[in-house]
Amino acid sequence: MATLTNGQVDAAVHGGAASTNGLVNGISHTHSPASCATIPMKDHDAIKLFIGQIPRNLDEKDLRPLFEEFGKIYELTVLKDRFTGMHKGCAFLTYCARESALKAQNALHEQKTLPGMNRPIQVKPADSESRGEDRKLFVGMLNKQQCEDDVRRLFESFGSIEECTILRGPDGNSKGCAFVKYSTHAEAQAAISALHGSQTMPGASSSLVVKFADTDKERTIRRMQQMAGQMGIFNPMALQFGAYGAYAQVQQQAALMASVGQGGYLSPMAAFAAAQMQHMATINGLPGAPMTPTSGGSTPPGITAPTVTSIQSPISVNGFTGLPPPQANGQAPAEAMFTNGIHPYPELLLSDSRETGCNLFIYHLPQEFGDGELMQMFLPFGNVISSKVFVDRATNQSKCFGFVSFDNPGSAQAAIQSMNGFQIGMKRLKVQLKRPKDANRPY
DNA sequence: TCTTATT
Repeated sequence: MATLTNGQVDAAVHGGAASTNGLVNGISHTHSPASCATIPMKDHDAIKLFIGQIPRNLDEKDLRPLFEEFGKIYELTVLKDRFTGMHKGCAFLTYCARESALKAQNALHEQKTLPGMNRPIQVKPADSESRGEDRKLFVGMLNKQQCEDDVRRLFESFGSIEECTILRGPDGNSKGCAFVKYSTHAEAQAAISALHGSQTMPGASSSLVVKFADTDKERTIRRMQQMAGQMGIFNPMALQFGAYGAYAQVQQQAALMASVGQGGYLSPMAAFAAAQMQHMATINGLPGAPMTPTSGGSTPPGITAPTVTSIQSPISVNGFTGLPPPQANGQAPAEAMFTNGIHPYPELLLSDSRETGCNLFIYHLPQEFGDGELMQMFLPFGNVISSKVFVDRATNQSKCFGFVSFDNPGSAQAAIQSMNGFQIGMKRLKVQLKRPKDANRPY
């Protein structure tokens, strides 16, 4: 680490006005300035601070003067993207002395806004300084008029609140939700038990929601979905690199599309592509985990197989051109599983027609999906005999449900296993066996 | 109704 002489420190802090005493701002330290300048030492109870809302054009040397005012810096690191090297707009800062950190936090946190930033600088202990984020709550279904203090009052009896933030839009209006961070997990849990669903705020559409806030992993997944949904393009190659690859690729393709001026087009496969990424992310963990489908085959066969490497045209609807043909991936036809004398799907024996176990009913399809996209979605599970999206006769719009027929019940079951509950956009697919025509119905 | 970022 680079260290500055006291003269340099002083020059940086005071814009060049030379110091005569050689001390940093006259602030006393537990370590002598001389020893600290040569061999940096920090208190054993030093606090690592997280610094947020830093303009991206400022690096360590620009930031030092600002923070050295509060004490000798042990380490200051601007966070950069591991792959692109891009400035992340935040940093870690450790002072030699614990006291310096507390001073800096008191003096700077939310107290001033750096040039070009819309929000005030953040100076607070880094996440690594406390165990996990299992004490932070998401609070939903608040009244939009409620402010931080209102929320604090509601939550204060369950423990000590370290942070309370109302989420606001760009206009400053409350989004009706908040984060509340307690000092311990137990306190947070107590608040959930006591408050979740306990009341309905005036104007809220349902009762108060109190739950643990999303983990970083969940947030990343959400962001990927949003981004992929906006892009409307899908490159199967992305799946080769796991979730981070997909994420990075979508970003890259966003830039590409912007430069080509094709932004705004949404291919019918877009939502499905996003969901695929989310699915991969969910089963692989994030970021950049190797492709290791969970046992039991919850991954559609073929998704992990080598695929074409060319970037799909944004106007192509066939996101799966590179997939191997159905049944070319080692999946045995369901009939082969009868050899042990046990029917793999005993419930199918209740129906007398083979057709019953082969036909699927699919609900909550994306509006854009037609017969073709529906077939594409289910091809990885076997031979699709037919696919049909129901269309409103008057408007010619999809009714967002349809039917898919396989040539064997095993493929249908595999499809249900993988695709039922599969999230696309805001909805989850409902995939179940189609009822036989003559089944008893309540109405 | 899940933030502005946490090596």
